[in-house]
Amino acid sequence: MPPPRLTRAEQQAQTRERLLAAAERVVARCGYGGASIDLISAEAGYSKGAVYSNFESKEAVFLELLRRHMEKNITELAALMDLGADSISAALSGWLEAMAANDDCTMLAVELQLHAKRNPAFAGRYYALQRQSTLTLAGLIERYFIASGAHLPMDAIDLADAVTAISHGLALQRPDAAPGQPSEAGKVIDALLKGFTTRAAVS
Amino acid sequence: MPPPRLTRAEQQAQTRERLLAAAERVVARCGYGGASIDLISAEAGYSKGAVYSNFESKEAVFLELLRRHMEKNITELAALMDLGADSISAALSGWLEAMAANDDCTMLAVELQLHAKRNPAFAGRYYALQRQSTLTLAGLIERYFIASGAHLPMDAIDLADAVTAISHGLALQRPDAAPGQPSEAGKVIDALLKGFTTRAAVS
Amino acid sequence: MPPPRLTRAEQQAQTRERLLAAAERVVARCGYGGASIDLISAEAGYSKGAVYSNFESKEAVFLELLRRHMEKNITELAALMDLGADSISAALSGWLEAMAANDDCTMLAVELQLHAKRNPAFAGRYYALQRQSTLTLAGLIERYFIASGAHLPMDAIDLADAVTAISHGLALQRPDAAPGQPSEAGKVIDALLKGFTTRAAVS
Amino acid sequence: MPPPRLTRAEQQAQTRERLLAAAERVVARCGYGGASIDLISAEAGYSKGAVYSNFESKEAVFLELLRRHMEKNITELAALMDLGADSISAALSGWLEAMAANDDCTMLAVELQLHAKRNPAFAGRYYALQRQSTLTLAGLIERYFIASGAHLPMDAIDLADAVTAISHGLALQRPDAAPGQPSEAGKVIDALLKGFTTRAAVS
DNA sequence: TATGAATGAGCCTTCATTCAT
DNA sequence: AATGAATGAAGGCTCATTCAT
Repeated sequence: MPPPRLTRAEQQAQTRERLLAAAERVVARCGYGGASIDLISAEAGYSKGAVYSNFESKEAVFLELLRRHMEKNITELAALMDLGADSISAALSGWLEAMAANDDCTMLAVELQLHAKRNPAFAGRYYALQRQSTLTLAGLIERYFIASGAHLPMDAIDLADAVTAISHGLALQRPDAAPGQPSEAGKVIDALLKGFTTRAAVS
Repeated sequence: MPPPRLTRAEQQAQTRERLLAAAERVVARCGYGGASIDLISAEAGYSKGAVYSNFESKEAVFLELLRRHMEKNITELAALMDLGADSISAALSGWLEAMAANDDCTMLAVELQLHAKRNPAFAGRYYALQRQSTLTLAGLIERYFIASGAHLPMDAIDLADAVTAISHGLALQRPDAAPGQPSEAGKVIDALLKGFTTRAAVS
Repeated sequence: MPPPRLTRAEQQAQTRERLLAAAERVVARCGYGGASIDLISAEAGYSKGAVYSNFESKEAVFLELLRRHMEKNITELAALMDLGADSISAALSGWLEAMAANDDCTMLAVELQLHAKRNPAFAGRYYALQRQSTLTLAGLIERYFIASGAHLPMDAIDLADAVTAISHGLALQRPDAAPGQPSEAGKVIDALLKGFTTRAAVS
Repeated sequence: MPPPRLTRAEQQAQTRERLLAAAERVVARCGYGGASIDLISAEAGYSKGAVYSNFESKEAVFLELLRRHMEKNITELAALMDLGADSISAALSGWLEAMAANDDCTMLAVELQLHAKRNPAFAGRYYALQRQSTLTLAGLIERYFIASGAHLPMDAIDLADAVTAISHGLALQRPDAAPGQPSEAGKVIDALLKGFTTRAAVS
């Protein structure tokens, strides 16, 4: 008899993964408040109890979701840091556009930010993760400006915050984009950054 | 017998007003989900029933809140349009900074945007009002650039959206500022706009 | 049109009373742990929410139940205090027997004591009420001994505690008595007290 | 290969023993309702499944616990019966005091009695065992009175029940004693018995 | 008009129990 | 024999809404 496809640990990991993926979809669709454990477990095809077999609490689900998103962001950005000066500009533009195009991801971030603002316990962990992400982006932006021969119009961290803020703010402010039709957020952000660097280079 | 201070209609209008003001405070403080009818009516000094005597439903309260919010923004911006070219720059900066400093107002806008994204009925009215607000701000920004002798780095409407987006995004992204210590959103936005206009003027 | 039978306040009082009566029956039947809000409200003929319209929490229901029982006990015992020395002995015997015969009431007391042992918040209020009841009973027992010409075999408060303890302990230890067939607890307690007083008088 | 330290059967017996000991501690600490399978198995150092490998159900655990508890009482009391008349008084006092001092054991008995009152299946076995225990104690008390030269103030069985009842009732009625500071239950019971015997002896 | 008791649906969480490993 | 992921039935509690007053 062949061994089973999945060991026990792998099975649980699969369940966890499915629950997290379901949570992500549900939060994006219904908001943090609307994302009930019932909805999430049903979306994943499990019973409510399965969530509590895999996570400490509802909040822990979202915290883990957040951790992964941040981690992914940071890893991706860090990879861009290794690029040469000539390709960094296009790479950053591409990344920002991809990020802005992923509405679900942005809405998740917004919902978690909102939750952090009202929930001190959550906030502690949230801001720690956010800080890492911001610092990485700030470093990248700095390199981007150096590569462009322009000088930063303001503190790199403030600029990184601003870039993230625009991305989130634009996602909030527009009706859900029809699928396939990417939001304009990426273009706008890109235009802003390009505006600074090209002008500065000219002067 | 002297006439009562307030007619019946005036009394009801007063109740309505107080309930709306209370709802605004509660949404900003507790979020849309946390703003229960009980909380709102208590904040206004009434009982739950008063809300249902004055509004169709909980959602109707927020719809009215939104309407007034947008109306106020548009009126204020329109007033700035009448200013002369020499004072428009300072006026716009001032308005943006005041807006950014008012965290409650920003959080209310974010909560309403979020609600609009999930609620088609709400969304219909919301986006109509938002469009008006954006157009007004875009017109103002155009005048601002003209007055500065700079040319617009992108479509004025996109720039107006971006300005609003930064304001909302930054408010979301930072822990609640200590009262009295203004958020940096105003400064950042101002720096961005100034960056464009002054550099462009130099070149 | 004749006025309604019950004013609003009276209606609510009626609901409260019915809920408390239901809670009493359910606790006696199912224990504190088994007395769910669902069971209690159904037993009273209301919805679950009715309990929360009338009480702060589940615990508050039982605390109020306890308060009333203690109050009744104290009032009844205090009334006995006013009796002359010649009738106090029979009166106390009668009261103890009546108390012991009321199994529901005893089981309620036991359940609440148990809950108090595990729940500090509840314990605080519980022991305060219990102390009053004990002191009243101790006073009565003292008079009872004086009236009998016997001297107390131990501290009156310890004796009062012991009398209550026997009543509770015997109720716990026996299968539910068939209705109508009174438990022997009353007789046993009476025999113990009589044993002390008559012997002491003889010696 | 040397034989394993424990045969399979011995291993299982050990697991069973550890689970029962853990259950006893947990019930005393958290009550019957609070003694979850998770808590018990963790306290024993096993997982939930171990309980179901060794017992039919949660209730079966407590049934076995009860059986051992009663068996131990009866054995200990029976041992005292073999003592001579001169030492029986001190021995019984000592046993009662030890019993009363062991709050955990008393609380376990109370919890089991409570459970028996609501559960016919459990009750059947419980009352059979309790009867044996009572009869043994009654016999001992009779000898105690005879040894003291006093006559019984009431039926020996009723007195045995009363003694147990006081012990349980007092344990319930007082806040948890600080460890090391013995409860007064032992003293009170002793005083009651001594009161009867010494007075009776004098008269 | 405003009140607030009562409803009923829904939420987060706990837990005895099952069963594949 | 022991594990522990998953289930499913409760349980305590919240809240928008209704309606008699």
